[in-house]
Amino acid sequence: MKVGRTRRLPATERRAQLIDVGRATFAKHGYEATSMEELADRAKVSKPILYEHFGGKEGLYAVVVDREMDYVVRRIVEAIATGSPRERVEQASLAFLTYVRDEPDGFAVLSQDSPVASSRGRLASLLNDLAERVGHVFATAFKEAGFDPKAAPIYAHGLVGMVTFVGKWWTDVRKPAVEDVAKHIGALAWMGLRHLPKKPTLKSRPG
Amino acid sequence: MKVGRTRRLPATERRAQLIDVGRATFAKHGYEATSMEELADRAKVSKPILYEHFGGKEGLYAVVVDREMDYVVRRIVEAIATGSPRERVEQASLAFLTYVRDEPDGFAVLSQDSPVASSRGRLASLLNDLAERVGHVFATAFKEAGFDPKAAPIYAHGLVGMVTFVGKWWTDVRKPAVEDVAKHIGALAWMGLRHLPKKPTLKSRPG
DNA sequence: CCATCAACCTACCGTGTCGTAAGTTACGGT
DNA sequence: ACCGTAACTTACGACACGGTAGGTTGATGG
Repeated sequence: MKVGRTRRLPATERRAQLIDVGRATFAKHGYEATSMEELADRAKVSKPILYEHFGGKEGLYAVVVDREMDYVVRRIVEAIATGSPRERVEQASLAFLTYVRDEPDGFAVLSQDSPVASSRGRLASLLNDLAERVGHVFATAFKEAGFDPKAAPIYAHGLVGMVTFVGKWWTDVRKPAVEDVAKHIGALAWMGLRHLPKKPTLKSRPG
Repeated sequence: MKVGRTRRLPATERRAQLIDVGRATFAKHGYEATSMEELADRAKVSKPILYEHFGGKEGLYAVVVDREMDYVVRRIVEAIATGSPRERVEQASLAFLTYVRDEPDGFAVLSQDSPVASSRGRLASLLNDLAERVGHVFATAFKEAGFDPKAAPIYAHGLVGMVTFVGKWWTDVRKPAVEDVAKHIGALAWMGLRHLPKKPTLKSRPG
């Protein structure tokens, strides 16, 4: 029984298609549990094509991860470009949650443990970088306000962890809307449980 | 070159040793990247012994994970048995961070993505359960206080994510002391960034 | 001293999977 | 119509790894 053969594609299109297939498959089964044969089958293509385009399994994976990293970093960087501290936290949360909502496969790929040597978890290291930056911002702010700057990284990592764990949970329930979730995260971060407002609102900057 | 042969061990001791070796190795390389041959080498033992004791790779992994889950759950359950809400959050954070400090290998094993079918991430599902429980507590409290109970899970997952991400970060820097970290987490959760105290203290219950 | 049994080892098999060598087919230009 | 080249395929090699069959060693009680 011959499977439905598809038309030939120019290199760039095929490459794009293979990246799509790779992202979806890696998202579903993870790196290790995804075989080149499965990728080839899904793309209706034979294995050597994968090797021609990406050199190997790690090559394809690297491309998928790299693209996704670029994308999410850009979105978050844009979100925190301007505004008050509180606005930035809210906008960053919103940007992250929006990414999670719009690109669940990408988020799944980044969430998984990376197999590449000396780099456990792409998202993990990305978030560590992010938290470290936030920590520096906090440290200077703490110094000015008379707080102990050594505590700054704790708060920074706490905030980042808050957002990402909520994001992971949200992928399962997909409700309520990301804007509402961002509001509540902002409220928790700023007011704490002790002083929660009954109806939080986004302190969004003029767009 | 003959490798230093060790004395024979009774079954229970050997089993215990193999579990130790397994936990350490799985912690270092993860499940997939750990081979039975490596485990056998590290334990100074040949492969069939591993199969005799645990039936296979998944068997050993299951035992390791199961033990670790039991252990961490017990510690956290003890911590949140009594006290005011704020005390419970602080004590739970402290218990978790103490576990992370004392059992880094166990924490590493639980942090990894599980390979077993239909169960992605042992720690992930554990934390989801935990967050869900906290969410229920919050929901009833919210209802009484006139807040929207639909928002409760957001705060619950936010808190859990806060603690775990800080825990993961702490494993790298191992500083400051877990008690101090727990203080700051409690402060962030209760007061928020807006009302941070300059020197947070633990509201520990009489022990 | 010897029988017995648990503890243990060497040597092997089958399978799944990454990666490749060599040949084949469709497409575009002339 | 025909040729060159890019796109693609089939078939296979190599190897790592999970798992097993069957034999060997050493302790322990009689």
